[in-house]
Amino acid sequence: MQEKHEAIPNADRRAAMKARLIAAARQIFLDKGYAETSTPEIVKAAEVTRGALYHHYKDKEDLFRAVVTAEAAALAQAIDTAADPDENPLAQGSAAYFEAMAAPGRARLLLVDGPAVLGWDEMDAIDAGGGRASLRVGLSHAAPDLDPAELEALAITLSAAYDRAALAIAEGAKAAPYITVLERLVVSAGEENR
Amino acid sequence: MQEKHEAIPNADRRAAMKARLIAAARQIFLDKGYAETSTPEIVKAAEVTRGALYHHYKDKEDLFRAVVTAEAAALAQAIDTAADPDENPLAQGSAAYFEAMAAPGRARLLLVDGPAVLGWDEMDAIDAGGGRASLRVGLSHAAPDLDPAELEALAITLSAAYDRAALAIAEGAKAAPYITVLERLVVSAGEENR
DNA sequence: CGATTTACATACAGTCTGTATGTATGTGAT
DNA sequence: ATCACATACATACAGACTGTATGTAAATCG
Repeated sequence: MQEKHEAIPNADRRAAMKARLIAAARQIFLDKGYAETSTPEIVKAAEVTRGALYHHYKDKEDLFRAVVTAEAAALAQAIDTAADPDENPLAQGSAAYFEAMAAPGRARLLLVDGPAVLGWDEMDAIDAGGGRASLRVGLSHAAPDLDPAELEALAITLSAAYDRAALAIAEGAKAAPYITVLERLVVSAGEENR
Repeated sequence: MQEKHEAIPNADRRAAMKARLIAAARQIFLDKGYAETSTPEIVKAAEVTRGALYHHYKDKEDLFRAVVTAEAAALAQAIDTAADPDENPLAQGSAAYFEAMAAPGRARLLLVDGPAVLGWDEMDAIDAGGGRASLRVGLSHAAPDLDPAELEALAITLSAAYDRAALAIAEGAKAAPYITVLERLVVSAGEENR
């Protein structure tokens, strides 16, 4: 047996280290918030050194960005795993969104801390508009001759309503009334052809 | 002339110093975000020392809380200054809210950074539920036999929609489409007596 | 007019951030 | 296989920052 050191490929080392750092950082960011979280604390939890952290990430904000990006990816995956192009895409979509958003800490990361630390513009880039894009196309289909500015306003505000509901549900509120209420709102908003 | 030092009352000194600190802190918190703002920077802008800051406030977060509290008070005052118990309290209220929220930085402080740093619970305590409370009573009046859980869900989600609109408008979007769209949403939500 | 409290400045100890530097290990060309 | 180089990390360091302890003048109060 000559394998003195097993020779782990760099790509694997990278991925494993980043995953460790992101997992540890995610937990602590959630526990104490971005500002109160220190990098020594993170690397201690990940059982590595700050050298590793600053090798892979430019600074603390960059690591936070990685955490948020990973969370957004997990959300997207969870949603279209549950995506079942069923009869009622709206109700189905709402439920899937709320369920995916109920993962512990996810709503806070994506809807509260993320926007505050990274800004809305960057958050929009990270989550590719979230569910807002699909909401907009759904609405434009239901109400084809709505003023474009109003369509946009509707998509933005209704999307915010969904996000707030997701936050409430993630913090323990029952989902049913929110699903009911939001569906009614969206449907009535679509009936602007009168 | 015997007045060697003019004798400024303590209450006035306090108020003046706090106002200086809050004004300086507000500006820098807005420029760089909570985490990247340092207390030396704040006191330099306010032309005082850190001794003054830590005399009046427990820590950086406590000063931030004071900034947010002052902002919430300014918002409330701006709103009910414009409060004109006119014919249409809803449209009137929306416009007043958006206008008051358009003060530079206000939306970000109250809707983005505040919740992230202080948490939603404390923000709710500070702004006494914001416009959500009035929204709820308005809705409960318009739709008296709506399930209480759904009424609450409606108040929370619609309030979030208003907040998001305020943020968009504060960042330069035109108010008109948001006012139109939100009024339609609220009215149609009130028509749940069918 | 003392005694005490309040308002603030200064000094200090510990921690944190980001960088510079050093070393081992993987990688690609010859 | 080997050599040159790049990558992955650890360690060391300089400055900045946070919160506290301490000192002093001015205001308040009996």
